[in-house]
Amino acid sequence: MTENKQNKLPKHYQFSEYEEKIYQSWLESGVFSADPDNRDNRYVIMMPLPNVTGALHMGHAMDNVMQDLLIRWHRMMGDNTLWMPGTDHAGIATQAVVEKRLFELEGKTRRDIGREALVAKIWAWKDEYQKRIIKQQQRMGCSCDWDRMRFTMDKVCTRAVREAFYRLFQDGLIYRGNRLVNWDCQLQTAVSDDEIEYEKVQGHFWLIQYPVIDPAPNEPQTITVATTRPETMLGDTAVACNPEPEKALNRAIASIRERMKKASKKDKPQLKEFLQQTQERKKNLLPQLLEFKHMAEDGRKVRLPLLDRELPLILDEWAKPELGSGCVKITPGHDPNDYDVWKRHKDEIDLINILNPDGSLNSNAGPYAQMDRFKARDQVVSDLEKKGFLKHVEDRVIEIAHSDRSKTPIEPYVSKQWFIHMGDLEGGIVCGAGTGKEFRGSGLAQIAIDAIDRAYHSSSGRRLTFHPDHIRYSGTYKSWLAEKRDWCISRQLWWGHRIPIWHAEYDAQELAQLVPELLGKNSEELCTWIADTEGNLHSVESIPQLEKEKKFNLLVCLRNKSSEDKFAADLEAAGLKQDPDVLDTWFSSALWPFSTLGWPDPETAQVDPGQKSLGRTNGPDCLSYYYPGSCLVTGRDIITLWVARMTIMGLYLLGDVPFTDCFIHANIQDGKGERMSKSKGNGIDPEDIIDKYGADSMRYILCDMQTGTQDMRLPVQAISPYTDQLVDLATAQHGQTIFTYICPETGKEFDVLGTMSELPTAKIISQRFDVGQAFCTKLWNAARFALNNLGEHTFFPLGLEQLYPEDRWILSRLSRIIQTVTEELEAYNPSGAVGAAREFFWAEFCDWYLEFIKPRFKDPESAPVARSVLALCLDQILRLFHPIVPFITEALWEKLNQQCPERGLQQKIPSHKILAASDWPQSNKEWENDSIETDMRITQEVIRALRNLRSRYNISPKKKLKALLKASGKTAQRLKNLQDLIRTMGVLSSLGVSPKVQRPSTSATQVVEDVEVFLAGLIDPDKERKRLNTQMKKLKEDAAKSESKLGNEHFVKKAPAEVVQEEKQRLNDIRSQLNLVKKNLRSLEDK
RNA sequence: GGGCGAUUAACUCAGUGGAAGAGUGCUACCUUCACACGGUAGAAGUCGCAGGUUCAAAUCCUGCAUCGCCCA
Repeated sequence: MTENKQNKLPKHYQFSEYEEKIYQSWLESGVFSADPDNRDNRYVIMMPLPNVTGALHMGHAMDNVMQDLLIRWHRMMGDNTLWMPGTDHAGIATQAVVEKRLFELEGKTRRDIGREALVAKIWAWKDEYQKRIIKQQQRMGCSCDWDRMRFTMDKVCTRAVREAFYRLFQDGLIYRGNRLVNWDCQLQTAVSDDEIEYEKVQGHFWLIQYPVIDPAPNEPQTITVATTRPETMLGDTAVACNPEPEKALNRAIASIRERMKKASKKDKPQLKEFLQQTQERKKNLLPQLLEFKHMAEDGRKVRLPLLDRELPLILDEWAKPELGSGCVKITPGHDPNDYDVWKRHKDEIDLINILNPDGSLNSNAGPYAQMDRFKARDQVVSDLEKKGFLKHVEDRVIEIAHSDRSKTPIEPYVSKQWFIHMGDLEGGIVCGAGTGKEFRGSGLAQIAIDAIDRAYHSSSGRRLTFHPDHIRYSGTYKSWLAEKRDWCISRQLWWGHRIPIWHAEYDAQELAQLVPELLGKNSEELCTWIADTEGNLHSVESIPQLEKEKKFNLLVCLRNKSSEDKFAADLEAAGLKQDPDVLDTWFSSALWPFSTLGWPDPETAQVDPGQKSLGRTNGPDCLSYYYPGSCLVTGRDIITLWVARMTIMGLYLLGDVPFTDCFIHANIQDGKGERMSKSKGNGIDPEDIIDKYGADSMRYILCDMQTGTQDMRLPVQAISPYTDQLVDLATAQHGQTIFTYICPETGKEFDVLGTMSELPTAKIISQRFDVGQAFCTKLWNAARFALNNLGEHTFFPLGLEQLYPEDRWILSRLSRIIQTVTEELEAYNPSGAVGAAREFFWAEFCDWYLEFIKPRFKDPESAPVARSVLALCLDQILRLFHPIVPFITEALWEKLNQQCPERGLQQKIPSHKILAASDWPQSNKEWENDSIETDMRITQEVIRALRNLRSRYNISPKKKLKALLKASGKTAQRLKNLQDLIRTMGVLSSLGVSPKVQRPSTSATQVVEDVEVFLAGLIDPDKERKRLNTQMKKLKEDAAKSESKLGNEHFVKKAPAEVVQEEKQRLNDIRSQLNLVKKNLRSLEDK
């Protein structure tokens, strides 16, 4: 060997020495950088923007690694590859965190410091966490184009938000309406359904009697209603009873019977009891219910206790005769069902709001005004009791909606909110106006539903497909969109994009005067609608037709910052005010696939200092080049929240789906099957894993775990801060809270959240990553071995015919595995890709090929060919593994390049200084060779048999033995082809292969398919007999199974011919093997 | 309450109609000159339970049990 570089590499891969340096070298080389050019093949991933509330956890790591896997793979395939990174301002979540901290640290609320100061604090928070997030992503190896990093509130995105809002508003798709929303009294904002959690708590069920006003003779004096929230009675505006109690009861009885048919044994008794009760009600209570009905028809009223308000008795189906008294109180202002009742009876009843935004009661609550809602409840109950209106109180478990953000109970609350109209509109909507891809759709939700239809494609030929299970995930997507529920886009927050609408109330006459002088021209910069009290929009032109005595809302949307500078002052002088609300975070994230690229006009997009321009430089501008993108990578909970909304906005504003593929990856759970999250104390910080195992070990395992649609469990351990030993959290004893555990060795307590100041915090890790580390060590050592033996090998052209059989074999396998890995990646099956690559690398390349060629390095004649093939294999293996484990492969690539800069077989293969910028390997049909693979398979079987015999006879692996193989025909030829390998790998002093081989009298024997393997000089007749008998028993069982199958005439008649043929072949093989075993057994008997 | 999904070796998971698989762990042997984070050999599963369809079921259908997620 030439002056060698032997042992230059240590035995283990020291990831901490390489990771940072390599990441820097990638950044410096510009390999992550994406710029439009003349390539048609482009691959674009928009990162699902993590929010700046906190640091990333393992779920983000999974998401990011999946994206990096796809991105690196496509980059190596030569695509113009853009991975756009960024973060989300996450309105309510971030504001809640910062407000909470403000209160903890300074004891102040947001109102104490004001809008501007709070927003400044949130910006500071965002800067801090954005830095942290970028660092985490870079440590994972994410190959994003950092010079294009976006934030949903930066200038580029803000402009897009404004333009999108303007267009929606202009098209009449945005309206302001009275809605019953989920109100968070702490944060004083509406929250969406997605931001609510339901919690079961022990509560009460109060029965209250409302006196009937002037009852007719024989009519009841009172009506009983029930509630779990007695204070809401202050907002009651009616009492309802069912219009057809008998029918309703019959329906209820029928439905219970129906349910009983399907019910499990466990549920049946309960249902039976319920059925009995209902039947009894029909008998006993029906007359009274009918009487209520007549009273309502007769216009009877009841008196609301405490406030002495008269409430009409109305008829509505919401009153369930099978429940309670059969009558319900109606509080439209504070109950969603009652709100629906109100909508049906608007002419008969009122809607009263009794709450202030902070959860205290307002003047509508009379003597209870200014009282907190919980205090008011106690007071109301006590007053009712005192005055004798309280009939009964029951304990009952009730479900209470809590705000996910503030953890306080949600109140249904009527307020003015802004909405996007999702349903179909008369005349439809124009999508992609002015883009050249314009089309007409029936409504926003519908265009997104259409986009996943198999028959659909946009005008550019694209549609959206989910992976790896389109049917399942498109179902989720479709069923959510199909509800076509209007999207409430306003949030009563200070952190976010302010709604660009100025509005005030006027009557028709005032409008007629004001509008022309204020808004006469400038139709390009502002858009105006007149809204009536119902929220219906009227155009400016229709002012003369408006009803004179009614009030209207003048809504003016200013298109952009410069129109705001020009017109806002005038509007405000005229009495209009900008709406104080901000937009829902999902509004800006829905635009992410194109706002990031500079929509509506990349040429004038103002990027941050140091960032790359979005307009034309050498090639096309970013928007026209990179939109529409390729793939969105996310978890399935995001399908409805985000994927659907991006699709809607992409289609509506740009006339095309924002991406063609959506890769839904599975989520990580802890060892108990619970969702991992930092707040549960089972969350892993990816940086802790990277510190301990290295980024590649983590990535390897994450890829390996990603097997399909099934969520996976990752059992977690804490590192005890006292002993550094691992503590399994699934079995460890808890300390004083569920977030603290007892260290089993010291008995001392530690914390896993980092929130207990008096206790040390343990890092959470998972031993699963050991496997990743073992893989890295293996890869490192295989490369180390190769490099040690390559010397300074130089390239020379080689024909296939000059190769040794093992070389031909490994190249054949290599070509096939390249194909498989590529196919698995195409199928969005990372685990399949990793598994195939690992199997080839470990079980074929390391376990066999490297062992085969070891002797050749000592032989000057056969060594150069071995080195050529070895260098080529290592080159291809590093490429194959690069998207999975980029750091270690890049480190080894550099060393391979230093030692062996040119590699290839017939000709040099193109290479690059940096692996990340090198080509993805190509399978090569010329290398593939079935015959040699079969030779090798049988050879490996024989070698295994030899090892097996050695193991059973406890023969040292070093001791050379004599072996004879009895085989004939093709098999004999195959074994002869590779007999040198059998000799070395079997550690044999001699080897004979022939059909004429006689079993030596003292030999151990094994039958492998149609080969008899004899190891001479070994004999223990008992052992041999035992072993052969075991084998015979197994073969007889197999034969019997096969015979019975073939004996079954139905099988022979009905099964496909090839299956029957296969079965016959199998039986033949078993029988001939059985014969060989029997023969060998007999020859033992002779001894 | 509705929908979607899961249940396969001790653990984590592949396997969608033709004789039960992988990795880890376990057992035995081997410190062999790339790797003990290694090698060789081995043990280990009534494929949640009960029915059904089929020549043939882990795989398709029905019911039950348990668990998870989403929606209400």
